[in-house]
Amino acid sequence: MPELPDVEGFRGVLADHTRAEIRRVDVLDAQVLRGVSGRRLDDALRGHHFTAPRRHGKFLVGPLDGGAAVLFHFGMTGELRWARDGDRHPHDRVVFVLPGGELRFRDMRKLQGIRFAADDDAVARILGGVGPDAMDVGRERFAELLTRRQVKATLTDQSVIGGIGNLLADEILWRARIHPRRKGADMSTEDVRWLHARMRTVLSAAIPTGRVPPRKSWLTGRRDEPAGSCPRCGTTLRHGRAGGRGTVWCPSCQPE
DNA sequence: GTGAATGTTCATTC
DNA sequence: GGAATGAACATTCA
Repeated sequence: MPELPDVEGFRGVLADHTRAEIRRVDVLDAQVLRGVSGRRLDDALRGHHFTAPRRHGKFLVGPLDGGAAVLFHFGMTGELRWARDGDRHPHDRVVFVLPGGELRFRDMRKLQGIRFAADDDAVARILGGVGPDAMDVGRERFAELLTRRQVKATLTDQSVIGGIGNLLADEILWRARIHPRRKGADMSTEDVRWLHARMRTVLSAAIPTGRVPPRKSWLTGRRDEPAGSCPRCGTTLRHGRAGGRGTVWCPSCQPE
């Protein structure tokens, strides 16, 4: 699931539970821990509390009082949820136990996971591999980032721009009427400006919903239908590959 | 059984 | 060197 809007939603979950003292960390599956042991994580967090969380690309940074931080990456199937009570789910991998309930990091496929940073430098090292956040990229910078590569490959490359995943990229390109395999270098200044503006439109609309909304008026609402039609012109959507990922586009609105 | 799934990384090939 | 492709990671579902 998680792309920028989803992670923004998880940020909200974490933000609701800052200041509460962490009683302990239950590591149910250490496979999701990256570069830190369960013991060390528990030692570092016990008795501390989260402070205002932030997001960079698809990373959620949960700073702790004292300067350390927990970094969450949700891969394709991760999520963070709050539970006051009730049974844990088999895919709950790490649980932060607070006084009134638990923050549960659930992740079926375990493709990414949780990292620990002892200080701001360590956070910066981890985030150093991620390009500017999609919501922070200005128009000029955006134009510089589009190279001769296929535009979808660029949009979804986290080292170039942080936060855009497969669904968002298709949604943005559809909204901008640009074919996913167009080369950045072949696009006019006007095209690039338009694409940048559509990116912001889609992100701004998706963030409050905490996901890429599967509305019928969006491409995302139709992409799973076997022969879905374009919400704009009714043409049957095309399914193919671009940037190494399954891709959906409208052959009429987004000519090659 | 097969292929694909909203992610990332590494190796390989052009 | 840049860009594209395929496999790998782990698990579920159509």
